[in-house]
Amino acid sequence: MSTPSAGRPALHLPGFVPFRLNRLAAAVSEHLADIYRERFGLEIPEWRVMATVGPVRGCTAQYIAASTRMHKTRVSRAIANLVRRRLIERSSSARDRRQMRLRLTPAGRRTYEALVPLALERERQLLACLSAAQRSAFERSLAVLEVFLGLA
Amino acid sequence: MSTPSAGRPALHLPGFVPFRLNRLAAAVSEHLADIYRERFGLEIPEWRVMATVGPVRGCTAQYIAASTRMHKTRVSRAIANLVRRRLIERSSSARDRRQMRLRLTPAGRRTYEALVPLALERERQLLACLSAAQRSAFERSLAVLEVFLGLA
DNA sequence: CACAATTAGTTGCGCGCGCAACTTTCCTCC
DNA sequence: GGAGGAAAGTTGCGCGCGCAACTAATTGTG
Repeated sequence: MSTPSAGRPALHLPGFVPFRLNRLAAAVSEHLADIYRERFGLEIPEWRVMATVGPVRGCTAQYIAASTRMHKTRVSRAIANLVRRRLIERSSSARDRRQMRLRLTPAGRRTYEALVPLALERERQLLACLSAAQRSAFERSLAVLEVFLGLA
Repeated sequence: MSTPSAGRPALHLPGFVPFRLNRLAAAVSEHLADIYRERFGLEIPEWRVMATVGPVRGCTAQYIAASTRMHKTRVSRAIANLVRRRLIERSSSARDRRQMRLRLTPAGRRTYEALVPLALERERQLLACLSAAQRSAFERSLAVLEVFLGLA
């Protein structure tokens, strides 16, 4: 392998921010997956549905898709899995029978209550490698980027 | 939909850093994909292989997998696609005939030279929404997180 | 020097994803 | 109030991914 010799603007992948964000996000997800996959048998889409339905009872698949920015088919399948496993319940809305109102079953509520503190603890552990000032600056930058990209 | 009422530590997904990183990385990738997908017909794995082979001529699939942290089968298939499209060439190494030495073909080199400035420009556009100080703090935080997670 | 263990790379398989098409229900407008 | 269009959610399809198993070549060990 030869080393690069050009004097032109180079693109070194490990220093390229889009690549670094992808890699970082994948690693953080992997770090979190230990909890919801191995200990609760949930995959990312199911975990996101649980996390969304938990505090917002009676929400719809549409709402979950919009707030997590997951494709609606991905949401639909995650919900089907959770219903099959009796962690959430579905009932068609009285005022719009196209919509499905979602809520946690008692078992789902227990799973949710067990999961949330562990997830928050993992987030805390991750961000503990940054100083308080660094952390708040980092989150502010995230917010700016989110606005710029039309997220948030 | 009812609003949350608990006084307990809540987990609101749009404020949860691991989720935000995933969403941000996906959006940035999508933003970049306009270039390498629509204008050059490359998917992410192929783009990463091109970007790695470009400056490091004669590198191996193993090297690409390690430096991009892609699974070796993903790298293998990306390379196969690029060889089929005559953008890179493969030749077995003299000293270890298991290894495949990779280099860009002339057409691949032209694609690479056209792609790199566009990709760097997109990165610049993205980061332009941060001030210089914010940006360098952001990249420093990325570096700290990368070290913490065993990347980098 | 032969045999076991390791490494580079490829491939069969099952699965989850996104797209597009579909059903059902609601809304709009004349 | 009936017809056309839009929205919520589901499903068939093709595809790319990761896992595990495989081939071929190399290295280590007695």
